[in-house]
Amino acid sequence: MLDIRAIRERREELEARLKTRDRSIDLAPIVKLDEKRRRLIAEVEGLKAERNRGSQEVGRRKKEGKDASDLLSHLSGISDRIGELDGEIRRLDEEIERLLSLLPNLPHPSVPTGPEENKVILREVGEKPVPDYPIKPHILVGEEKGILDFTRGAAMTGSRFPMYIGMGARLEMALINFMFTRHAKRGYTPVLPPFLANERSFYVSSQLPKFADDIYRIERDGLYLNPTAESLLVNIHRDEIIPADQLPKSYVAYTPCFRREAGSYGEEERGLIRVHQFNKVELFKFTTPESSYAELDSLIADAEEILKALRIHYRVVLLTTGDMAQQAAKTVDLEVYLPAQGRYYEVSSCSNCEDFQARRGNIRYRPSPKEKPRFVHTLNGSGVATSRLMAAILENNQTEDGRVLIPDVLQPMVEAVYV
RNA sequence: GGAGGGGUGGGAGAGCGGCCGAAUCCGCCAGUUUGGAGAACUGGUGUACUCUUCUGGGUACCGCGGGUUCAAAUCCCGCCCCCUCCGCCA
Repeated sequence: MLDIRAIRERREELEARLKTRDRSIDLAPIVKLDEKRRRLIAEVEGLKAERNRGSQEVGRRKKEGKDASDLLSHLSGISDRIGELDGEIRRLDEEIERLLSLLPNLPHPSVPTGPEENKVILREVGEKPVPDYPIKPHILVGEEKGILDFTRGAAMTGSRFPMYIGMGARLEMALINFMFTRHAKRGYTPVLPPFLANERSFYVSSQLPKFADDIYRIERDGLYLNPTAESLLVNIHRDEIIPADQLPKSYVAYTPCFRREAGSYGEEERGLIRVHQFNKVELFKFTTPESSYAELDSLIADAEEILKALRIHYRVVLLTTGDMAQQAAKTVDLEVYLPAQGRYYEVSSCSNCEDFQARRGNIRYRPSPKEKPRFVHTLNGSGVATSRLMAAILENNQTEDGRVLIPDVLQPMVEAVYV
């Protein structure tokens, strides 16, 4: 959520920046409604002040046993008018809120503008595997070795609900545990949040109202299935004023993630690449505005650390204004290489949302005891998403004789060296 | 799911429909005192919106949303959450 005051005062500047994300954005209707709203507030508050004075006078007269009927009828009229104005203001509030809730965050100046193709590859880490023997797609390896079962998963639930079995299940659990523990040791407070949450929570994360089609809803109970732990973690400190000396606050969570993935998928996204349910370890930080970009760098480094420990080649990509999530001011993706498809796939998306979510969730801190509360900055990043990570291991670690080498840090956990 | 109890300012905790944005205590901030700290004393200490900006004024907020009334923390209705007991259950 953007600050309506900033829109009011620096409309042209903000509009120009927002247009780099979506050319159709027009702030004029919001500004107009805001002006009308403030005009009505001035009017109704004057009337309320008059009513308050009048009501006190009524009380005084009644105590003295005097007649107040003339005042009563006058005040009754005022109250009716107040009711009308309050109703009108409320409708304006709702409409302004609705329009604001659809606007994206202001992009950071360092973010390249334009469509996805303009993204900037910041660096590549590790060596891109160039095997001189054929690499089977992970989907094939997984089925041949009996560690991934897409058929039974589909029968049980539906397509793109993969089942991990045998060493597949052990390896997936090991990955989750490895990442979760690693981040916890690096200072992130470990969290296992609820996997369902209510509408307000998803509004704060800004999953709602704009992206309702992407998440599963449990109609009967008014709850939604978690699509990313970001949606849950941002709500930990909702409506709180965090003591400044507690910032930054860092959390790591494990959750399964459920996504409807409405729309079509390509042939190349079969297998574990795009699924309705996957596992993810998520990093989240609450910081001061001054430190949020330094914290973004360290969050990215923490996510990278996982890929380094697993010895997987990856690249670091700076997303463009047109490609970021609504709430993000700046996003950096980590992409792993899948040799069988000769393509990179995102396994982590690290964003600084600045005060966008904090404003929605009313999450603040007090810089010093004397100062007013300010909104915190929130950051999130996958650390990282498995399913895709699993696919990367199954393809990158294939040996010439058809085995899959388990990353050495995981070997003790699964009590095996090869799959 | 059933029965009962409860949600008030950072915390605890009062509050006959008008004198209640709300007593009191604790905490916190500033000052006095002290070699320093503590104690004690004095003063201050919510949030948001809005108008004016030099000072400041107005409005709203006592779980949430409605209603009654000139006027609601206080009365009525609905919902949510917490606690206790019963039932069910991993």
